[in-house]
Amino acid sequence: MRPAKCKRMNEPSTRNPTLDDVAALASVSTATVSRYLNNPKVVAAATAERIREAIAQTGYIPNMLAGGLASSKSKMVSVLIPHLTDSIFNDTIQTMAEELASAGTTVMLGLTGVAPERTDEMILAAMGRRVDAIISTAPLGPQTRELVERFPGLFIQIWELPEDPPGIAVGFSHRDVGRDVARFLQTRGYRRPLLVTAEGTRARIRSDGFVEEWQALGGGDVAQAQVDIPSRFGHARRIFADMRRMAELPDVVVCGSDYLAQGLIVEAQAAGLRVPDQLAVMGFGNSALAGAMRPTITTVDIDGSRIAREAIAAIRHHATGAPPLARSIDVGFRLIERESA
Amino acid sequence: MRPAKCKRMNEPSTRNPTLDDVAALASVSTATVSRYLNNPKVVAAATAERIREAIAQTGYIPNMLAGGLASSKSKMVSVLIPHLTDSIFNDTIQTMAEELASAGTTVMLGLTGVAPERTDEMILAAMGRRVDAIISTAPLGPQTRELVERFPGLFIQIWELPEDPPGIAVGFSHRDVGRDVARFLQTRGYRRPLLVTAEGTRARIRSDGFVEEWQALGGGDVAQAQVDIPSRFGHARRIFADMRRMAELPDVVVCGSDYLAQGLIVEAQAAGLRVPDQLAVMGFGNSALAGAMRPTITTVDIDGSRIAREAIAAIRHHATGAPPLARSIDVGFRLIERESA
DNA sequence: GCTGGAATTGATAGCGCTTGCATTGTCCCG
DNA sequence: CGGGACAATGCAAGCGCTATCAATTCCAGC
Repeated sequence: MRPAKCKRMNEPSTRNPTLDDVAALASVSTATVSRYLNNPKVVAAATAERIREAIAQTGYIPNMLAGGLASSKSKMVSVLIPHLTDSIFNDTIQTMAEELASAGTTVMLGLTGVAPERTDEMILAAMGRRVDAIISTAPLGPQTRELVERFPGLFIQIWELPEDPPGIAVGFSHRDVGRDVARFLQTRGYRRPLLVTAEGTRARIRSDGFVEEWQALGGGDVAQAQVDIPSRFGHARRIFADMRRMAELPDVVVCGSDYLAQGLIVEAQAAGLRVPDQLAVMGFGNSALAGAMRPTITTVDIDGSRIAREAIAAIRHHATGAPPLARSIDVGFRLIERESA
Repeated sequence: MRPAKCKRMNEPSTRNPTLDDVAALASVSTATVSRYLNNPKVVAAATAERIREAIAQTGYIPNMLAGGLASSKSKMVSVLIPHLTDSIFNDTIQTMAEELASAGTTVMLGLTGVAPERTDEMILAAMGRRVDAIISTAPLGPQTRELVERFPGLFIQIWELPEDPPGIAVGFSHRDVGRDVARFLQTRGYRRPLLVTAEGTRARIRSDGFVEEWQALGGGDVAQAQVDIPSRFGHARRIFADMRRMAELPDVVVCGSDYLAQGLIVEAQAAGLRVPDQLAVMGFGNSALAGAMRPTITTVDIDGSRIAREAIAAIRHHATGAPPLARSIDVGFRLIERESA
């Protein structure tokens, strides 16, 4: 449907003002207005003033679809995460959205859910919108990977460090997290750990790292339990119930998220167990609640904001046309000793 | 920067395939391919098949910027919320993103934070991208409102029902929530409530409704405390500490969110108080943790998913060109009696 | 006063798609 | 067997902006 033409008389109230309207009002060419908008300092001060007035007078709002089409830069980035509730990625997204917004870029949210086929769809949607970058927490299957190779923007994998990432990666070593936790708990004198793992690749890798190190240090068998993704508060009830049916109660439960850890503490306390004396609990992610819980939760701090900032820096760098400075940016992690373990 | 031209020979590998490439390969006009893409049933079956093959062969990905420019429908909706962490809106956004994605529409995320001037920026950005709808949880100031009047798409205010919304509203009456909670707690025999309110308009309205009804029913004074926005788990520590310094301890604490309620329960228990016997706690939002906490949290259920679905239905309806069916859609709320109060 | 280079600006050809209108082909019915 | 209705497609004019290239203006330096 073409908007009404009104060639005969100028009735600008009908449709949105365009660059041409502004240009006409300021008696300059559209090119100059465009330049003013994108790079104000190249137009003369007096001209800039006239343009500014014309914009205010017309109430002009640039059409970024048109701009994007012409420049093939959309000023959008697509952020792909599995879900939103109780998500460990929230800090990252929050920072991402805020920092990008202040640079005039917006975030396209893609929820990949648990189904990997959704990831492909979302990537396609993002590519169709010609986003400048795709930032994804999802590990890529071979088919998705092929898709990504054709993506002209920057692909950034976050919250993990695959050894051969498509595009670049900003994250940390999950295996090392697992190892460090194992060492820490063994030093603290725990002997019968229970690993509660969500069925995702990353959590799996942490668990593997844990078991590897635990046994290398002479620890015995490591009990394991599974929870659905995402690992959340509500899962604790079942885990705890199952645990009580075990032949020998674990002395420490290693959780895949602080939410789950919190849940276990609540369950343990409700059952009359003292934490950490009778049951220690360890979390992951250092979300705000970990420091506020009673007892405070021993956990692993991941600087989600920093991940976002590094990703953004990479996008900016990429925009200059330069090749990436690094294929892989390790933001590390920090074990935070608190009361719960 | 114009992409390399390669007029001389056809080297399609250089640039993204376009509609023309597909059309050429399928020996039809671009118009037909476009029609196939947007409304498959208007093209003949045989033609459709050829086009399908051509698309597969070229690996064509439609440029939605171009499409949006031409049709002035971007297939994007902007969702404006204050923040992501511990957010009561997460269910709404989650549902929104999922349902919209399956209809080929994507969500532009806008975090308005606590600063209302950010809201204007985000709305401007959304309008610049010609989104089909703007869905906002933020109450609008007069200036923003003026902006919104000029928005050609559908503006939807969610999680509240102002009497004269710009566009349409999907939500419920916060005042009624306050009233119902007051009545409920008085019936349960509580006498000394403490209202913990986050400093936002909506929470304020709930509190006012509470006080109004509480006193109408012959209840006495209502103690109040303030927390920063967003009302979250970590705030509980301070609130509880302040509370203990009160001349007379409240017998029930009414919280602005389940997260805060959970925090208070944890604090109370850590201090040796039994919940709800010595201190009752009430939440708001019925997030997943409310049912999983020990004790389970009495709260007010808001169907966030339904809010999302109603909003989407309104968008679909709006897309047909028909005027809105209703300016205001009340999704109601439900008081959920559980153990904590 | 002249000249070369820098600073501004204008003209214009697209970017890749949608869509109103025109055209062609098909089929059914009188 | 002609003609109208309908289905399927093609043509081409934009959508509103950016960016290249050329034209113009402005000055400092000689």
